[in-house]
Amino acid sequence: MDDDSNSGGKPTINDIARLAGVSKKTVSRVINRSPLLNEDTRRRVDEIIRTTGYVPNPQARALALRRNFLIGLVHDNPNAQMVLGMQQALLSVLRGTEFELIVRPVDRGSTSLVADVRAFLERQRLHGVMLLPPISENDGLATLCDQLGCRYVRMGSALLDTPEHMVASNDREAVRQAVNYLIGLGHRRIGLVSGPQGFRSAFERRSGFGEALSAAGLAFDPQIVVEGTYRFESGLMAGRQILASAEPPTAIFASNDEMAAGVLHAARELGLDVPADLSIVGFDDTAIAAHLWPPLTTVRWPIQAMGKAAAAKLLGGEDSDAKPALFLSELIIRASAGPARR
Amino acid sequence: MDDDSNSGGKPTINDIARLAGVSKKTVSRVINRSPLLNEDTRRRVDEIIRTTGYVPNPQARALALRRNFLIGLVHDNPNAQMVLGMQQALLSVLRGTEFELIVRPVDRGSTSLVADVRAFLERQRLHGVMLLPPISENDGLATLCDQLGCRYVRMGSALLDTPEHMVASNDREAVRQAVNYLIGLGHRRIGLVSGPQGFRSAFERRSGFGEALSAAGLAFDPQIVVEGTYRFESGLMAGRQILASAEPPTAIFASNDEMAAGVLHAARELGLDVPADLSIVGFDDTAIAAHLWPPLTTVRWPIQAMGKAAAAKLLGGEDSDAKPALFLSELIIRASAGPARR
DNA sequence: ATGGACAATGACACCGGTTTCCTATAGCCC
DNA sequence: GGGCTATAGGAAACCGGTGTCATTGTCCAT
Repeated sequence: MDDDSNSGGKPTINDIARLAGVSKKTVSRVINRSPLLNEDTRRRVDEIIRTTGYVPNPQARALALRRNFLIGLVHDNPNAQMVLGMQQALLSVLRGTEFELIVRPVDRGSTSLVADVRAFLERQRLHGVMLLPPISENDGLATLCDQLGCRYVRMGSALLDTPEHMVASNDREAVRQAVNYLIGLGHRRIGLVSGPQGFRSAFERRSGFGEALSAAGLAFDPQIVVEGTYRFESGLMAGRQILASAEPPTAIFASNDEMAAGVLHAARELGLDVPADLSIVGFDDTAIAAHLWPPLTTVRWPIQAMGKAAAAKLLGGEDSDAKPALFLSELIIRASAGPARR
Repeated sequence: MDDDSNSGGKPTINDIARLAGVSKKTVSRVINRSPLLNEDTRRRVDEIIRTTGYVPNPQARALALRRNFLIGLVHDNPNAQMVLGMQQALLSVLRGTEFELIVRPVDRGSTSLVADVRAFLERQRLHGVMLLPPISENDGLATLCDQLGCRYVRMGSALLDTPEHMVASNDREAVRQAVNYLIGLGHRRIGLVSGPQGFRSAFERRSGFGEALSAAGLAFDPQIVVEGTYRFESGLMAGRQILASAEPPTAIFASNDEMAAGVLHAARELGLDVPADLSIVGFDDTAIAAHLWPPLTTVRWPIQAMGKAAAAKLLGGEDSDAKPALFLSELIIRASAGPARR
């Protein structure tokens, strides 16, 4: 037995060096594909690495390099589909690199939100972190990342930071298009279920709604505009309220699918036929959208594209920073919106 | 300037030791709450740690301890709600510990599945890993974890491994109850949309269905049993097929919600009233269930409880292993199932 | 006084990589 | 043949923690 044969655990760089009869530095050179290395030596060491199944220890590497290969995803999940979609998109870029994804849900309601994230970042010393809406709208978190020298990308509904920190969907424009679609179908009186105050997405979508209306010379009637919470129940309540108004609309735009589903329920309760009596358009294209009856016409965030763009910013060199990062959502036309009744 | 003052980066244990005028080992003892330590010293060092905002480097710790504090979640996401629910449950246990969650989606269709997971585990040397269905049913992955000496827990629809590696829902029993509920409502002819061959969950749910029927003395008619893929479209097709049969059932059990939504669409196409003409029961209680019209009666996996149990197994000492880990799902009664038509 | 038990702390090696700096050899030119 | 340069590779320190063992001081029993 050699004195340092380490027969138990996984092989280390020392084992490889000993077996190959070279120094650990040479092994390190092989691993890192250093160019100044004899081809024979490289092959010999590579061979040993292969047969022993040696894999470098990322912790040791992180320590020596004074940086690690962890990307964080910090979110307060309001939308499982989106969170998972972003994870998927991120990972599709991370795959093949040495980066790993580490997930951190937080509670946006908590007063210790910033402190929580600070503790997380300080502890893990991440390479970079992705902030999902709605907490991406929190400027405190952005300054925190700046202070800590942690790369970050904020996902959002509008550009609320410098391009290198922002990947956004142009919600305002997307809603404008969606509402224009309704107007094109002949609707002249359109209701809105907006998102809750304080959410940038809610603001953008409301703005887009308003802009589309005024561009078409239609009135913005507060009677048929109700604020919801982005939850199903609030959509249900809002739908009831709007449809019970003196002069109910022929179409309703709901600021997310969950609320749109609620509006659909409200319509059902009243025995209305969708889309013959009432057209409904949602936002998000979550799983429920296609599975509702009728299938929901909605707006789809380009989650994959945005996630990949964000990943590029987090990993990338300086080039990626410059790229514009405002994505336009896509109107998914299904069956919940149709021509206006006369 | 001191020669090793390290004024730039974050403070290290050496900085603290120097500032406190003690050895790094003593600082280490303070950090790890070693009992054999003078109270005065502890306070002094603690004070310095607090004022400098020192946080130990987890990579260095992992290296020295020859173990790390990472829990992996390996999944092939068929159900965003479930994956995120499990993440949440896991993290609710991990929170407050020094463990972090690292997420790894894989492709169950890939021929390199096992190799992929192997590379992941070997590289990261995780403390433990959670396998979500359907890949949790892959015995190759379990043996892999065993070989690599990585703790693991498989989430599933039945106990298909030793208790210390298994957290399961008793799907068979849950479906039995769901079908009994339909029988109790007077249904005598009940259709089944099963999951795809090769999925343990599909097998268990089919078995529960069959058992409930035979216990009630009802016939299992292959005419109204169709295999689906767990996707919406397959539910739609299956629903059409079953409802077009010579003698259509008065109730259909679909092995997951997505397919139940498909069946609901099929019923709509035929102008059937649910639940008056046809009762439908699903499985999973995903987000869509409550948002369909009518809201779907379904079976809810106890995701939180299962996730926490799994986390306990992954972190825990020897005690937690012994605990039984077969959870029973809950029948969520909504409006999609009602009394049988005569 | 002396030896032993025990409490509090430090010195030093080590975990598994990387970096810095240095050496040895070969090839080349004059 | 001597001096210079380039190339290949090694020795040792280091990253920031932890384990092992030794050291010091105190108190008590003998």
